[in-house]
Amino acid sequence: MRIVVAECTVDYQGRLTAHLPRARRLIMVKADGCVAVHADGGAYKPLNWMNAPNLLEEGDGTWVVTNPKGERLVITLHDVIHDSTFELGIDPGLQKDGVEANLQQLLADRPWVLEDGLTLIRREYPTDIGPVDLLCADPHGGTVAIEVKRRGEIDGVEQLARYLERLSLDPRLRPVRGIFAAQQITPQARTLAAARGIAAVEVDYEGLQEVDSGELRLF
Amino acid sequence: MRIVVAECTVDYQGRLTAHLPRARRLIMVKADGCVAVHADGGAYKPLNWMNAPNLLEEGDGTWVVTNPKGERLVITLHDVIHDSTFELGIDPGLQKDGVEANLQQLLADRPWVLEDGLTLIRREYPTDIGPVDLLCADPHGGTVAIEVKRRGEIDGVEQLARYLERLSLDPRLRPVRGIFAAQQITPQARTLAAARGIAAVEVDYEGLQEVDSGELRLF
DNA sequence: GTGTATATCTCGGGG
DNA sequence: CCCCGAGGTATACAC
Repeated sequence: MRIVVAECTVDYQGRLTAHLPRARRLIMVKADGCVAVHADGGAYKPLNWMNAPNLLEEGDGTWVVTNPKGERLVITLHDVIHDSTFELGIDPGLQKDGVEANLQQLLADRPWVLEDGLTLIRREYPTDIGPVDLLCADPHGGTVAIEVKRRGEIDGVEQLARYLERLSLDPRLRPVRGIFAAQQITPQARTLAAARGIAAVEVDYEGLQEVDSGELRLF
Repeated sequence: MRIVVAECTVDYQGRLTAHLPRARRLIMVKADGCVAVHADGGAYKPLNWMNAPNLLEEGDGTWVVTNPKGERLVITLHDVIHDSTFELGIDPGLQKDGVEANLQQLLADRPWVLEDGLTLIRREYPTDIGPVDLLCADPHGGTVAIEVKRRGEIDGVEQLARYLERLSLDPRLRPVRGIFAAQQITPQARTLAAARGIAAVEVDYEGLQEVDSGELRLF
């Protein structure tokens, strides 16, 4: 990892055209070759960047970074205040918990918390426009497609509606209904779901985990 | 801007729970107080971060960053390799060209390039499920809703279809048609648009700009 | 502030 | 390789 602090001008041409007027900024060059230009505010996004794989050509006060997609980042260094390099090694990586995958797993294990009598057919049931989170059977011979979200918003309802449209074409599955399951559901998403004939169910992530551990204690 | 390179362990608890095992990383603290932890690969995203506004408490080998939303980032420093601070000042900011907003502006100024005789009613026309990019009148007393995208894909067509559904409920606007306008439109989006009775029009951004400057030259 | 749409989104998974 | 979907998405903008 190389860290340069410099008065610089930056031009990017690729997916769009962008220009950074002359100012003092931090330039990060990582081991995989990717380059990021940061201002002194806004944690997440660099002002300009170029992802790996790319080629960095370091000329006389000018760096030219190009990639195979034809994008081009030109950094003109007017005044270099700091320039240092560190060996960091490979990072062991981030361990996460509490994202959609966990919620989906919990509901796959006990779909009946969403509606009495549901049994899982499979997770990530494939359709020609993408996989349905959970496909279940109800006790009356019908099929229920379930879309799981952490936060339930309009686009999630649309996504489920698209799947239902496809699944209903399969005579082995008909009739097919939908359940939209999320930790929180916005009123707008609720309204759209109602208009599409889709049930909207808020689920309690913490509560589900407790049910899990509670049942385990019975053994 | 403060730059620290250190052997560290990081724990985040907030919207999810995440843990970074001990390793050598770069820690960036910006003037607005936000903190980012970077590994030596992947240009864009930090491994962990905390956005402003927040509070950084620097203890004995441990930094605790908290924010008003109840999120908490704890960085344990095992070995500090580098620690330096730079004054960068306020950045003049990024100048962009070629994003959706530009295209929308160009088409708002001359909607007739999409279809002969169209006149603008207004940009960002509000509905109860979100704003329509452009609402236009055609010469026959009808209304045309236009969704503008840089790259036209399926979800953009769905978005326009949703708006059309709502707009058609307003007797003052009927009949309402849709035009899906983008620099490039995928075959899938084109097919879906056709199925929904929506016209799909590819527009030439460069060409539109030239038309603009060309007409200005007439004065 | 809430809600919606955009992004040079990034990133990862599956065919 | 593209396509699709998730993200602690972040960010801008309108109401």
